[in-house]
Amino acid sequence: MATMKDVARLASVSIATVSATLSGASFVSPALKERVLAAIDELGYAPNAIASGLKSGKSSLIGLVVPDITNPFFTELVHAVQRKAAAAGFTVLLGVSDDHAGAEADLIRLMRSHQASGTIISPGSSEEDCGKLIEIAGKMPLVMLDNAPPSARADTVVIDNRKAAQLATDHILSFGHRRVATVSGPSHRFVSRERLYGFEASLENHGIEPLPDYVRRGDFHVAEACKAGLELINLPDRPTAIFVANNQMLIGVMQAVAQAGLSVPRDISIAAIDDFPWAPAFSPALTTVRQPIDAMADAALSCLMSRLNGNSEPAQRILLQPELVVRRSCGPPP
Amino acid sequence: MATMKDVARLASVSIATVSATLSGASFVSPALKERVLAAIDELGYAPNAIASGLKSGKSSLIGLVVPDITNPFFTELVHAVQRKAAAAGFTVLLGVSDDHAGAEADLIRLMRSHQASGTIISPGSSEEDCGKLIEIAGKMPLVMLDNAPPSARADTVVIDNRKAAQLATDHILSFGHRRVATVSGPSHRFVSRERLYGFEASLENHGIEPLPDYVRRGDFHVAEACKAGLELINLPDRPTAIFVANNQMLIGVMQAVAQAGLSVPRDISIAAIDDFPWAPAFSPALTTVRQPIDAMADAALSCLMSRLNGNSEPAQRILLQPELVVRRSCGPPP
DNA sequence: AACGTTTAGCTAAACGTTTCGTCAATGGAA
DNA sequence: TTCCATTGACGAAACGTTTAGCTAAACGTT
Repeated sequence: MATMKDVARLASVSIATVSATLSGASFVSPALKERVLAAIDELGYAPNAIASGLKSGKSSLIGLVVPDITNPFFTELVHAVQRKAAAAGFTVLLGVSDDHAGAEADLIRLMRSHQASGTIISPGSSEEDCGKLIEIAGKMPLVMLDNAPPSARADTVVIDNRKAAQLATDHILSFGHRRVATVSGPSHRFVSRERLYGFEASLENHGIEPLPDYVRRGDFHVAEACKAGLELINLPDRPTAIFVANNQMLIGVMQAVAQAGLSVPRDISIAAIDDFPWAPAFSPALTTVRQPIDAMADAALSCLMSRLNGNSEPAQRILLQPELVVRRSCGPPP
Repeated sequence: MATMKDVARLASVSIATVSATLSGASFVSPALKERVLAAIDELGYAPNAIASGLKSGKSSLIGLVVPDITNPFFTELVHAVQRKAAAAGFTVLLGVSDDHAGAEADLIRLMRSHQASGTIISPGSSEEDCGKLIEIAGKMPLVMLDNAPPSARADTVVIDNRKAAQLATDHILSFGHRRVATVSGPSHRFVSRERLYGFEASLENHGIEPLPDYVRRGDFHVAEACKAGLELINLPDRPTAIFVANNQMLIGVMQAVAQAGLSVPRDISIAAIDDFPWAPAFSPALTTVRQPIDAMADAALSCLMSRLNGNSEPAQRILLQPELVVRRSCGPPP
């Protein structure tokens, strides 16, 4: 690999001049600039970001840690962050914790070790562990996204999960349903709890007593949700509608519905949190609550950039609003 | 940030001893080792991967470039590569070309600039551009995945795309269909051409003349495919089955089918290349051809590791076999 | 006792940049 | 002419590691 030294030698200038030419900052005469550029071209020189990073103490890398990249919500989040980061001249260092406890701490350490300018993380961790993560990050700016507890002393971007659940449940209830069930997320996650509160609040507002049998815990993944869906369907007092707390569990519930040979929304109405590309391809197209993923990525990156520019105000919590996308998977009870 | 120097001072040893302790290679007496470890702990020291990379010339980073991360095939590929890379002690530097022409070259340059130990790329580029990519990579090992032309002089991991298309088409034909259409991919892509050949070969083997009207070009994305699907459905001589060349276009075609109010497989049979988590959640569950994503990631990483270990044999081409997953979206013609 | 050998640890030189301070040359003001 | 600013380029010192080469002590062998 050619280095600046080689370029300098070929162009008969000093290393400093090559550096100046590349960074464009300092004055370099047009004649020299041309010689340098020609030499760079001839040698196929590419700057060594590692050396540059070592010297300057910055790295044009930003860490991104998500619990499950196969979940379309996170896929789109990664996509959005990647695109916006690239536009700002940063490259994404991807970490996937796969819901594994210690993995998040390790990944933060990794990002730090690679001198990432900052890290955006969507923690799967419990409330207390989030505090540890912030500690591990040290002086590397950390932005928490999605499942961030309010107690976290780091910049935070979340949606109003309670409202998201209410939006979906209100929509279901507007058709006159009284027997409404939910497949909820793992209780140690902040977002799960919020979504469950929202569901229950909506029922209460409509004067409906929530039945314990109608509240099933999933784990935000397919298999458990499918089981939960089947159980609900086989209840003697089968619910006429189900609110599902995320997209992966919606797959599971839809599988259960398909297996049971039920028709949506004739036999049962379905609504879920998380919109995704396949939702309109179903028959009937699925009604969901969309999270403003692009805006979330924007906000997270803005926080990060502002910290990089020396902003040292106390951590802020940015709250974004979800949006109901009405399609055709909800209708009147049978 | 604490450095080795700080640790060394606190533990009253030399920097070299700290380094030796960390790398575990050389002999360090238990007493010193303990002192060093204690100092590390006290200072919250984390090794600077950048400095280490600069000195050692290696970086524990591997590049991964995909054209479209929201496509579940690539999502799962990223997931698999990420997992296996992490297990081998590497971190993934993610690049997304978004099907943009020059982006791939830029991303390869970026990976090189970050001293990635190697890069795995699934090129969207044309055949000739792939040659350029290899050139840009220089001495950084490059492995091409999925859409790699046979002419590429780099290690290559592909599936038998012709066979994949034949598997799906043969399955359709086994129900007695004679009017079979396809929504195919962009013609500049090697995989599109192969899949189209496979489709046509299958028809020929069954003595069916392929109708030009029944062959539609998509672009591997949703919108175009939806349009193509609608056109096919509205043909005076509507096909009784459609073979779709990838998963994103399957979304589009399913949307078209839903819009037209057709029932699958009663009115029309559907089969596609690329399995994905949602396929079994449809009613009816969708029949697809599964690519061995895990094996592909394995093979790509193995190639890379072998190159890192100094293997300088000529580039090899690894061919993996796809697998038909029969569900319920194909049936006899109406 | 003199000599190698082994062990444990240290010193110092890289790695490829950025950047600060220096310096020569030029030119305008006194 | 002398002096000082300005401009354009350079030299050299970092940045935080790794590692080759070295020293010194401890030990076993003759």
